[in-house]
Amino acid sequence: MKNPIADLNKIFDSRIRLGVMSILVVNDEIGFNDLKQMLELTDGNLASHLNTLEQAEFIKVHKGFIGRKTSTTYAITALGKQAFKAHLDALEKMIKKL
Amino acid sequence: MKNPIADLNKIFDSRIRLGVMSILVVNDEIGFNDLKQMLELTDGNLASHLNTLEQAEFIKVHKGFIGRKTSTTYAITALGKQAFKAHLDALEKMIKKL
DNA sequence: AAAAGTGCTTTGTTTTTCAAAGTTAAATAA
DNA sequence: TTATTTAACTTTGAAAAACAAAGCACTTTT
Repeated sequence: MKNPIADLNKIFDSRIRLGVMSILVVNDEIGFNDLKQMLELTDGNLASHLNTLEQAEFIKVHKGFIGRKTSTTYAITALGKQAFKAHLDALEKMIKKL
Repeated sequence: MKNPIADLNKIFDSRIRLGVMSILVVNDEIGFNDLKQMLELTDGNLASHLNTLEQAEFIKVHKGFIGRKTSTTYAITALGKQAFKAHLDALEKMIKKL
């Protein structure tokens, strides 16, 4: 039998990063605070997970303004979409034996 | 919006424990070594994850014999089946927006 | 002017992961 | 019968990851 977990992406082992991605898949752009509230996280915790996803180029950051107030938003990249989908496929394959 | 990761079970954040469960769902009984080979793990690593799953009462251990040689097998419990299913449902709900 | 919000970074602790080595007991090979 | 091997661990210790809390620069609200 083939190793069933080999195709899972390590980056998505984390529930938080999984949550971020699942939100970004359906929201073109989302703000730091919205994510923070949705996922019920502290600033530091969220920021570091976002950082990990950004390093992997699975998300991109957009720093803009609402009026003259800064507003940071996050969006999924093409690579991110692809990697997330691949991960979900791997998960599905793993459990479709059910 | 409701926190999409709240219903994910922390125990299944680990790819390895996820892998063990997915194997146990389709195999009534499986040996330590088989798991080790399927998941490509060291003894210690596998043993500790199995321990975590056992603590949670998601799997049960059966120590028996093949002839007079010890043989340890693992099986999923009813609770484990339920928890795993709930986790997968939560995952599915999270991403079914796709 | 003071308080509060945004989006971080930094710091430090706790938790988790993992490999490697040691262990006990039995099986098999020499 | 002695030596080696295999099974299934446990223990040890190091590295990585998760996380909360505090600090910070800047801005808006009161």
